[in-house]
Amino acid sequence: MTITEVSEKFDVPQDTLRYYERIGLIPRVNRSKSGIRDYTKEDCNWVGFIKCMRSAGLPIEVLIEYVELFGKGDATVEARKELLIEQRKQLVARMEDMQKTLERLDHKIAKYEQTVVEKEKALIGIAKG
Amino acid sequence: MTITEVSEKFDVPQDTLRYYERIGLIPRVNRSKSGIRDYTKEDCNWVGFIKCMRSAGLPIEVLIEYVELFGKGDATVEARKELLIEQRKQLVARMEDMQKTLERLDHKIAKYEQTVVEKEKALIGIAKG
DNA sequence: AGTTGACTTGGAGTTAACTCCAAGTGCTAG
DNA sequence: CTAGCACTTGGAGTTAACTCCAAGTCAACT
Repeated sequence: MTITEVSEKFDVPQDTLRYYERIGLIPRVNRSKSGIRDYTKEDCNWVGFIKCMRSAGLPIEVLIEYVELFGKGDATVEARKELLIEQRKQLVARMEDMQKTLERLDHKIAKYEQTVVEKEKALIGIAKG
Repeated sequence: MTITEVSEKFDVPQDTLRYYERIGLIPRVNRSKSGIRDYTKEDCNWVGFIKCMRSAGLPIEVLIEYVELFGKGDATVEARKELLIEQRKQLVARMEDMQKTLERLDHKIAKYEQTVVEKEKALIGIAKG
């Protein structure tokens, strides 16, 4: 699979795919004789995984570390697991934070509804009066 | 209330409080004769509100617009409500995204647990053998 | 009166995460 | 065989959101 295809499939700009590879956010992709990237199924899985993790705000730095550990083989299974558990913890914390904000937002919106209703009542009052 | 007190109360650096005021993310705070900021209760509410919204990822730009609308008085109540509703929508979308990532993360962690268990079994096998 | 220390301002610097660009290479169609 | 185009690389530029800094003011001690 070419970079163009992968870019389209995952809706990630080519420059970003190259950037991710450059900084080690995905393992190095094999090149054809002429030096062109040829993404395997597994490479695509990495792209999908990273895109998903990034979209939830996991820092690039941490994901690079994960890829590095992965590259070191079976000896790092435990470390990788711990890394993911830590990130999971932080993700849940962020979600809880957002839940609080959501409630506050809902509360404020409800107050605005109220204000709007009162304004309408006032208008009806004027219309009637 | 001085900037130092507000900074401590909300755990927001003084520089950030000044920055927020400078860019209009919170309404202008009154100064004492000697030019020192004197935060009212209402100013504090703004700081708390903005801190909460920022922590959930609402963009500064949008919040500045909200503060601007607020400054224009009652005529903007409807616009403010709409703005909050739109941001609420986007917040929910982000949370759903994070939920998906969480599930993926859980799935991956579960697979690592499995791997670890298998490794342990293998070790026991060696110990027994 | 002088020194200290918190405060002011505007502007410069930093960090994360892209995003764009220039120079170079090589396959392919005319 | 050469023009065009997709690809390569390393490096520079951009954006958002801070974060720090320098120069100056002012009140309060000593």
